[in-house]
Amino acid sequence: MALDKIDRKILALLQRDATMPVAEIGRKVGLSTTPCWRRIQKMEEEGVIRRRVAVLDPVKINVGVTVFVSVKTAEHNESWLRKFAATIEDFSEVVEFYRMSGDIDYLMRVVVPDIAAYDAFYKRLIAKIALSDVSSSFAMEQIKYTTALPLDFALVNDDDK
Amino acid sequence: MALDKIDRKILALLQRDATMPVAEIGRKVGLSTTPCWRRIQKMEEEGVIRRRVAVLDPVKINVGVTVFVSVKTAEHNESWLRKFAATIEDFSEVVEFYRMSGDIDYLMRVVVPDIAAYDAFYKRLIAKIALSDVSSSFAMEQIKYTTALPLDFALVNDDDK
DNA sequence: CATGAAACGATCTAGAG
DNA sequence: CTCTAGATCGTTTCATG
Repeated sequence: MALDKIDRKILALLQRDATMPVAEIGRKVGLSTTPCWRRIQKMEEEGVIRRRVAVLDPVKINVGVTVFVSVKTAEHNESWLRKFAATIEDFSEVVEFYRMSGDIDYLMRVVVPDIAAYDAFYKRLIAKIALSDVSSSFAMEQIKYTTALPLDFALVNDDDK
Repeated sequence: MALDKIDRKILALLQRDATMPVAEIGRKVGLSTTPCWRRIQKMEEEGVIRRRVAVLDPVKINVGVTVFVSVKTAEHNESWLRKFAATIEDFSEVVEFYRMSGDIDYLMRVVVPDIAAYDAFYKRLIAKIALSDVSSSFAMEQIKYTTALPLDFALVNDDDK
């Protein structure tokens, strides 16, 4: 699970473009095809690389509006959370869902075409599960969105400079 | 830019797994290789498919902690926003950044290894740009995270059932 | 004009040294 | 790690309806 400098370079490239041929990746990180391919293979087995996916344009598929939904609840037991999580899993509009510390209990990011669609989503949600306090904040603009995680913190085992 | 039922099926598959061979996608949507390949090609040209990327495991690359940072500001002009956006662009820890409506002006999602690293990020941020009111909320658990957007709202041009 | 079969070339994957 | 070779897949061409 410890990654060296070359592994991080490979990951950086694959986070930007997963279609890049192994030979080209190898060339960019100073490796020939086979060892580069072996490293990628290993990182996939270890689960460092989870999957390769297509990223779509939200506006072009008509989900240009992002809403952040804060939820407070009276229930705080494990079984209720599992039910809540299972419910949210079925809502494809919810793309992110976090259990929070502080004054709000849960935060979710919801993507919809417009306000009306958000209202419809909201009604379907509260019909499925009882939520004591729900607050919605609309995003006016998505200034930055990336699937690429920072690699600066990844643990290094060996002593490369 | 209008997508039919087959296009949406293709996109659904590619959002889950971008390594799936065109022939197999075609088989699943009831098309042979060439027309399926043409559809994918077209959606890439139109920008519906933005890119294909590798999705990494946050915990395995040591950024398991998510922090939502709310920002209020006194400045509300366009040039200040551009400077702010450019600053954020350089912070790889900030993976999402939104201009909001309501009582908070901006919201960002930040990924870091731990609280200490967040503090270091915070200090670097406020050293770069003056922010009047910053509030941080820590996520205890990421219950759901997906890069797959809902396709139910995509506009349909033709009259397939 | 869209489809599909087939052929080509690039890439992946695996083995041996 | 390099070299090699076979399997697989992306991409183009062409015939068909």
